[in-house]
Amino acid sequence: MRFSQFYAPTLKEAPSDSDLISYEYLVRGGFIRKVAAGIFTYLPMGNRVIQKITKIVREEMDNAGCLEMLMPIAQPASIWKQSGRWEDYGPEMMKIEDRHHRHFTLGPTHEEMVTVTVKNELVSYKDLPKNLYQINTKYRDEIRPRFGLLRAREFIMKDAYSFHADEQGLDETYNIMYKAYERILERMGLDYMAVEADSGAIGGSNTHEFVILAANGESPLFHCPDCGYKATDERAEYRIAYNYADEELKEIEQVATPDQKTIEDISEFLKVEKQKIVKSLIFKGRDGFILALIRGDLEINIAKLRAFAADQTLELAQPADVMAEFGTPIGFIGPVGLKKEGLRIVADHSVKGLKNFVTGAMKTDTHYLNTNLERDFTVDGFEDIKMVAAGDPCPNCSGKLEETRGIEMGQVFKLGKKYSESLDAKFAAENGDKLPFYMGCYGWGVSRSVSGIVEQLHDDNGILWPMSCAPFEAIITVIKPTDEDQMKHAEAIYRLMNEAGIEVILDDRNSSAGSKFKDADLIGIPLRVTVGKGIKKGLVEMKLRNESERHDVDISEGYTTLIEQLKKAKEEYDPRKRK
RNA sequence: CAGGGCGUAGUUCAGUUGGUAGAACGCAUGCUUCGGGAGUAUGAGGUCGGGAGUUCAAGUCUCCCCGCCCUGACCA
Repeated sequence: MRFSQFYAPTLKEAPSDSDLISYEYLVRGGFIRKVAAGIFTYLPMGNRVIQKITKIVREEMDNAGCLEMLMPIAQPASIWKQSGRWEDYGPEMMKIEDRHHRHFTLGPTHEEMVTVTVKNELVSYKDLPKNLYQINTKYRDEIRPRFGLLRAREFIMKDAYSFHADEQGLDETYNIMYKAYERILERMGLDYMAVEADSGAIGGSNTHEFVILAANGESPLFHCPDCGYKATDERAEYRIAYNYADEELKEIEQVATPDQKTIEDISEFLKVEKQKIVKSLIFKGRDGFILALIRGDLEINIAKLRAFAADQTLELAQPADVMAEFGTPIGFIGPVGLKKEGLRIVADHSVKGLKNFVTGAMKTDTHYLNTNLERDFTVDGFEDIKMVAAGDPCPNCSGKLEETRGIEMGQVFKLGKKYSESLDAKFAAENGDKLPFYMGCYGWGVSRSVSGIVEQLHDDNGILWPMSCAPFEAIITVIKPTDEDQMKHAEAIYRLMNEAGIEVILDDRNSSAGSKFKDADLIGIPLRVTVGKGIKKGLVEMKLRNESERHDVDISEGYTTLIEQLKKAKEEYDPRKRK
């Protein structure tokens, strides 16, 4: 490929809507252009990266025994209603209506579709297991798309779905896929962690996220440096051990707390430490309201609460809702004397054993002092609904959890029978019984990977693609393309590199040397050969993107040495190592 | 969805109390250049997001709409 014939419009300045370094470099490097919020065009350079990533993912899936297929993006609403997710997924689904007023969704995921597909045709235990995948465009109407390709509304994803006769079969495939994901990340040459995660609206029990480490990552992660425990913030657990001093129960007492709504306010106003306040939050779900109680200095983890309530629609109730339903403004809600049909009260473990604490009094501008469990109110149960924080004790050993950040690239789930049961997808077992499949599903963010890689591998001048994902492995920069001698050598080197299996772009543009160097760095091409005035002395220059030094290679006796050096550099290149 | 901000040349932005639409970069052409985003001259490029209103006069003031960006369980 000749650069003069390629289409890679690079920009000197950052786009005004840039909110993340990877987005800035991808736009400036001519990889992508934004069309609308969370919707992008991949220009030729970006598409080449997508193809590289796709190739890696496809090869690893094929090696893992997955069969590639292609399902429609437009899916009938009926199958989503049948699984119950038309509501659960709700506003995040892009919905369309055809001319006959039939409803469709632009698929945010394909569990329903794949299950319906195999339902009547994968019918015997002899056909199992099967693992089917596709690489396709997905739609999720995010509340707020941002961070370029990291949180897009239209994106490319690899999704695989496995079907099994029993749990053991599922476990085996889960492990195979887990290893395949590790290989994908190794081939991409990225630093990553596989962490325990929350399964969210996809459903299911066991799940791991594959997260690459990046300072600007969206997902907080917790890990234990002592035993290696790793989990996402939503999933992370900790060793629950609250030891409260035994105090005498004091008389409950109402106090006026005008306009003191937050824990912060109350703590200062009443001169009570936050640990002696119990925070009461009302959540609204499909089965009504839940009052969640937690110690004032701690945070509630809504994912844990949702998992406990088995209700993914659970949200913090709107202040107006709380006022209408409970007659008390938020800020003064509390468990004492709170009675309501269908209301469940769940307390975090941090509340158990706490004595003489402050709560809202279910009355505007009023709180209770010296509230006590059992004596003043009861709860329906104690659960772990706390958001883990750095420094919390590790659940598995005596270490302390540390926080780091990352970007989720893929996730593997054990779905179990959730979809096969709700969609009535069954196979005939050996004894003739009709049983629902055990299922697994395995997602990989292909377009997100593009951004993720850049987020981990960049410097002040631009991107440093790993060799396996680079749009071109090498660039030949011709300083003065109008110089016949320079062009002659450059073209000879170009031919030999192609023959040696190195994907190379020949920068024959008639622009200044500086601008060609800047573009090569911004685009992030791993290897560079510069053909310039040194050619008069039989010298060309070689430079790696991850090294600041460049060195001359003598070609007066032929190109063999140069090509050998390039082949070696291609094998050994690692953009994580900078010199 | 709520709150806030911004929409002016391909890009990044300026535009004063309302009075002929600007710069830099980019683009085109010529010359000089050519090793880290060259110099010079000339030139093309705008429904000032859209609509309505106020006014002799609107990029500028008012209202409505659209789009984009930021923040948002805020701790009850």
